[in-house]
Amino acid sequence: MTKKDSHPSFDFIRNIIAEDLSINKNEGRVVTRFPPEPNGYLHIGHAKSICLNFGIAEENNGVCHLRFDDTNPSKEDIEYIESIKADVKWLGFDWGKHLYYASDYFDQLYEYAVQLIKKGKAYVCSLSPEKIKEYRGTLTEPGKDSPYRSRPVEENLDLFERMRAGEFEDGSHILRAKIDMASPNLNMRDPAIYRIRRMSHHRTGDKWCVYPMYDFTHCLSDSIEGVTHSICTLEFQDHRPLYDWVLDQLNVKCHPQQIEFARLNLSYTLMSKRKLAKLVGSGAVLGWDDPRMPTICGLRRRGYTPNAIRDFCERIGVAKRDSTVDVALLEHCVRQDLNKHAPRIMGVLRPLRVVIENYPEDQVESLEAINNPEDPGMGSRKVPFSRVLYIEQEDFREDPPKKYFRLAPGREVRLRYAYYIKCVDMVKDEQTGEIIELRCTYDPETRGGGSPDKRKVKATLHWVSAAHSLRAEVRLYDHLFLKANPDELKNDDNFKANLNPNSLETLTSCRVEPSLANASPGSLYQFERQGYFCVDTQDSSDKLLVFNRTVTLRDTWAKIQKAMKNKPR
RNA sequence: UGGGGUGUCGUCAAGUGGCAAGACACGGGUUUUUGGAGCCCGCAUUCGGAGGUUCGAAUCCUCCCACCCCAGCCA
Repeated sequence: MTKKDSHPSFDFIRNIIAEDLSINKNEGRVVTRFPPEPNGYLHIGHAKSICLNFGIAEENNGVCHLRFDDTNPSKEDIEYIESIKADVKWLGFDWGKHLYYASDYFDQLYEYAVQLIKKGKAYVCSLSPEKIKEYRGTLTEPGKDSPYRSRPVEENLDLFERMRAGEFEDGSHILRAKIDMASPNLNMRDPAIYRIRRMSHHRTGDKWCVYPMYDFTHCLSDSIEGVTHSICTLEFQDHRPLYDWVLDQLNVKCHPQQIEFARLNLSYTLMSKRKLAKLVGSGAVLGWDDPRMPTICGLRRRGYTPNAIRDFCERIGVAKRDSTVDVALLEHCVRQDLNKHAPRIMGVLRPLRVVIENYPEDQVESLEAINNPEDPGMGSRKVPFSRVLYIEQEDFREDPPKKYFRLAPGREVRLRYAYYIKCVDMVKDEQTGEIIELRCTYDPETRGGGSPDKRKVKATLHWVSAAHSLRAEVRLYDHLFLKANPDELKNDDNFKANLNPNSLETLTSCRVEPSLANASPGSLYQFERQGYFCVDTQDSSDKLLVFNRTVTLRDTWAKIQKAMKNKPR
């Protein structure tokens, strides 16, 4: 395959669907669904599933439903429903009129359960939870039949009705499918399908005190909605026989096909809702939308774009093998998007004062700067230049190492869009010896950054005019964890030991060019030579601009330094 | 020592009996008023291992090994 005609090859799920279409299965319809439980925030792993399900529907003129799998009122909340809808929308997907809730099917589901009982395929079991567990057997030993397994149909019907009526305490009875207590697949050992939970539901209120279990609900919800391909993650493979069993017993007209794929893992972070909740709960991060979190809201606040995330989800592919994608790929995707779309500005993170000795005290020039060299259509802006400037501390070395191209005593560099300057002296703090100011001269002939004599300089620095610049706070983020696999030490809570203590660095005396005065929350910029930053949506205000660093620019100099460190000389 | 899955470059991932795509990462070069971006080049004689079938095997067969998931009245 040549580079030109290369295209992402179909994944195994798309292959299955293409095959189904070719034999006119489901009369050519493709209906998928994204079925979150509203018990937490969506993360990038969910984005993979969203892109897959909505993507497949789009590609095949089908539809993708958004269905909340809200069968467990003890864990769910309306708050999550709103955040999930917002995140799916933000990613750029549209479920149209296909917004559903499993709880809307509770009446039908109840009727289906009654049918199952009537067919002798379900029974009310009155064993205690402990006993049920004991009767289930183990991985290597078969289970034992519950003594209630042979309860007459009439009695089951009566009991189930009374469960529904609220006559029994939680846990005293349960409705079970009658399948096979000796099955090597534990899911088939008479799984629970309805439990008593005397608790009000965020959508159905107090109408019910029995709630259906996932295995019973999910397949029937898919069937009710006419889903053709029910795509889920690998851990449900063992549930597929049960998914099919329920639909077969009930003789439904629509029997969707369950297909499983591997969930996403990303290096240097975690994807488990439970563990993410612990990070939030323990204060390791500031919230679900902390820019270090792999949640959709965290990534959004960090400055990631829907395009970047969708591109990422396309590139990682879909397969059945457990894998961990390098977070560098995600970073690559956002850089690529932002390179094309983010306006450039100059901002100095760690200011070093520079006085241009031969520049007139009261003069201010307005210099033209290009907004995005990748896109001339984005135009240009004016940046003020004056006698006193700030440059980046990193951009000056009193004693420059080999391959260091930036400013040093006696050295000449270019100030972007401005002039060539040469360092003639430096001022040190008498106590600490720290360099607190540079004295430079400029060459008036080099206005705009080019010299008539074509002489070269090896570096171009970003800068701001001290008097005109705005103070800003900038938050620098790094990987949340030190280890590519934070779960390395399996013993559960120890993932916290791998937290990166420096995942957040807050800089409070940054200076940015005045054009940012009215930057709106959420807007994205490239700080030239630094990286991509976005105006924080929570903390930025008229009084103080606050920026989050989305991702750094690729940094060749950092690599050179690292290489020199690793093998000196 | 039950059942269900999976093993192709550092990381993802195509490949379905005809002689190992692509991406990220990495290394080098070119270009450059961002050490950015772009462009070019390099990067698996070999597909978990061992046998076998075949003119020919990552693809078929046999055995073995490793890893993941399952014993919630969670999803």
